Amino acid sequence: MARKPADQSVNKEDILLAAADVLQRNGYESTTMKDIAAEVNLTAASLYHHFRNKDALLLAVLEAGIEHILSQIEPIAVSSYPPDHKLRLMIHAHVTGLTNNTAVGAAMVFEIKSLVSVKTAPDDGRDPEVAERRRAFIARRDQFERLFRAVIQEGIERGLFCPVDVPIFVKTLLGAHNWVGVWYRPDGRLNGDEIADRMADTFLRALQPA
Amino acid sequence: MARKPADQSVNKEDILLAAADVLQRNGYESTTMKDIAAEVNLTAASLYHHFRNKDALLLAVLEAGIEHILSQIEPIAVSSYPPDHKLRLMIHAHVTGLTNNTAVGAAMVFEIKSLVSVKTAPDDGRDPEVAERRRAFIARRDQFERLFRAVIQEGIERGLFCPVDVPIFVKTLLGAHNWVGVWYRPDGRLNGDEIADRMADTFLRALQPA
Amino acid sequence: MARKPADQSVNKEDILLAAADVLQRNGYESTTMKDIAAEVNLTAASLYHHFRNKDALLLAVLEAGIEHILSQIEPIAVSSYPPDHKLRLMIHAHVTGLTNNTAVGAAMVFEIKSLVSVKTAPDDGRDPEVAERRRAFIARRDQFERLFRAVIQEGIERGLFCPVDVPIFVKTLLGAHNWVGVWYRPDGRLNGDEIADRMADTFLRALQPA
Amino acid sequence: MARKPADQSVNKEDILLAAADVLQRNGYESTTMKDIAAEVNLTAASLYHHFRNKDALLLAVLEAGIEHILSQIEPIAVSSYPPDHKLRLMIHAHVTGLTNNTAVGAAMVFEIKSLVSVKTAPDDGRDPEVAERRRAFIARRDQFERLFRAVIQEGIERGLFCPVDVPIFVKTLLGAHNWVGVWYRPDGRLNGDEIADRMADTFLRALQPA
DNA sequence: TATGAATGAGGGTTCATTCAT
DNA sequence: TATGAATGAACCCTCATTCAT
Repeated sequence: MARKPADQSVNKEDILLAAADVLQRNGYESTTMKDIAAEVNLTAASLYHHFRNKDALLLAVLEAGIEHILSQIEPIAVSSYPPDHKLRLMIHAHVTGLTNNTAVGAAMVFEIKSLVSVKTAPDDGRDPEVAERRRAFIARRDQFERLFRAVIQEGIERGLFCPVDVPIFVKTLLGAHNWVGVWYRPDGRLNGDEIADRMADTFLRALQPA
Repeated sequence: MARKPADQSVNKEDILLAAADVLQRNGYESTTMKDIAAEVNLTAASLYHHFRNKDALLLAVLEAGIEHILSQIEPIAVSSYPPDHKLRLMIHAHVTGLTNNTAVGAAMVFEIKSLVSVKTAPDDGRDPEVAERRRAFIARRDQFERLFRAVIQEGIERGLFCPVDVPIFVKTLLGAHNWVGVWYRPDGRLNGDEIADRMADTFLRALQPA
Repeated sequence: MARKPADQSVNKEDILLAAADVLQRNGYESTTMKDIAAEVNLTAASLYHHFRNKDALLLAVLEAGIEHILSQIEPIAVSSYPPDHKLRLMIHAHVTGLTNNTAVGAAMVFEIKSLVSVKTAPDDGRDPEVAERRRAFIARRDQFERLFRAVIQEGIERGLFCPVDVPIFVKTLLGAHNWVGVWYRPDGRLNGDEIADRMADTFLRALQPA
Repeated sequence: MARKPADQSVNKEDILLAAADVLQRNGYESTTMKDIAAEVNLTAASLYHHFRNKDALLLAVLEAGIEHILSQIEPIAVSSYPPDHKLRLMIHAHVTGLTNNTAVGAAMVFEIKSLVSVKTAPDDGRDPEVAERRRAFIARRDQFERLFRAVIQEGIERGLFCPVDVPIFVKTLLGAHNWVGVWYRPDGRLNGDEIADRMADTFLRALQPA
């Protein structure tokens, strides 16, 4: 379970990886500082030398997750591939991102009420920096969604995709993806690549012009 | 916020409705007995006259949710409509179920790690009755998924749907649906019916034979 | 009341002493983590840094008590003194143990239903380690009783004591002793030594051969 | 477990019997109103039609216990039997009282700190009647002890018993007796009569003049 | 009488967080 | 950096008790 031998010092990166794992495994509220610390052979108190508080730590996880997935998606989105090919690549990148990197999953379902509990949010007031970073994270996640909208829109305009309600279609797409993070098991029948292929097939077929 | 005037006695039904709301709003771990009680103008202690403990209460919510949605879906699934029509009706029923009944949402995303934390599960041992009911709930949820698989399978066999990886397709479908429970806002651009229609269009198109 | 100044850190030993006192004063069910904590100028929460839970803490008290008294009794029991002298010494050690060390009293009357309530016992299931330690404690207490049986038996066999129903005699003896822990007051007419002497006289007379 | 069929009304007597049982089984703090009520197929709330509160109910048990045993002991104490015969009869009555009547056991060990918790006592202030009855009970129990002292004293004065420290001897005697209430099991090797005989032998031998 | 509903008080326990070492 | 000790706040749950029916 523990990722680090007892006699090595850890750095922020180690903690973030461990935290992402625990977060995906247990969910926000069930993830305790002690859990995260144990994963890197530290005490909970020690985590506070690396992160101001629990919110800051978990926010860092989310940031890492969203940046990772954006770093995969953005290059595709700005490429000159035709929209259908772009979309296939983006779907593939997103789904495999979710199956391979626990932080991505955390970042994606952060929107879920379970994670952004009403009770957690007000803490923003106490820590303006965290509040600001949270806003920035939300903005990045919106940006992520916009990239998908853009490629669909482009496809429609170019006549490659049948006209659809773009926002709803993207929500549909992303919901299907995010759910992968929930049910995917590394020892399942299909690996991330295979799942991604099938899902891309589905959504591209759904966009086929009549 | 409070659903009941202070001078009326409440019944289990009232509590379940309130609990479903709070549950959807806050998630399992963040949902407090006090929160639920406040919603019906009670003390947390009073809830224990109606439910043995928190697990039992929230399980009752999940049960209500799954039974509600199954009562909508099952009649369609066993009807003699052709698979494509069946599927459209089922999608519609599921999505509107999610937008109209908070308990359905809770029941659907129960599987999500955030909600059924690893730590919560082992508590089963302490309350065998709850453990049994939890198993039964899981079984019902599996049944729910099976209904979707069956209709897709039927459509493929009858040549009405193009051949797809049925399990993955259904996960895709359900993931998209469940996500609706997360982002749907009653004051949004579209109501549940409209969202359901668009999603049905998408998935039926994705199943169109070549 | 408080045994420690507010500005010193406490260790397990301090807590055990305080807990033994409170336990003897209030009994198991009435003994509160808060009570024990107050005795050492701590918060109840702080106790959980030293002991896993209430059961573990109080069990540690019982263990300390039984080990203390066994450490006094066993050397006598295995010595080569004649049985009558042994018995006198053992009675003396036991009674003064009860008047001088509150943990001994707790350990002795643990069997009393008030202390090991039917309701408390089943909790064993939840904490296997505590369950095991509880078993070990019971075994030690049985061992304690056996030492008394052995010396009586030896005396009878050697013709130094009149034949008696050994198990009943020992229960009689131990009951009389344990009751001392209940009525003894440090400011009473007699101190522990004096009480012990009188009780030893009584029981040795009761064993005199005809 | 329940002593009354569900369709019969209960009276104070029934409740007292049930309460004595539960009390002996669980101890004071662990005995809940609900437990007692269940034993007579009532709700906890219903008990309040028969007894002002928990203290009053349990005090009634103690009163019943002490009166019962005094009704057995007093006639013997005031009889004209010689002290040794008196003492044998009293011991016999006390021990069998303890093995046959759960209320007696409760009344006897009431003194034990576990039962008269420091926290319970102060409640006296709230209910002057209960406070008064508690004092009366204590007085009766002292009276009980005095009867034993008197017979010993009488025996010593008449030269039938060797001189002993009477208070200590009586505490020894009563402690041995009370302990019977703790370890006695109806299915044990000996019944109450046999145990009583052996204990009487022991203490009479201990009083034999040199 | 009897009870279902309700509650205030309190108890055990967890957890994020602080601080001295 | 790292940690052991400590704590306040909060949570789940129990219980004696009250009251309307």
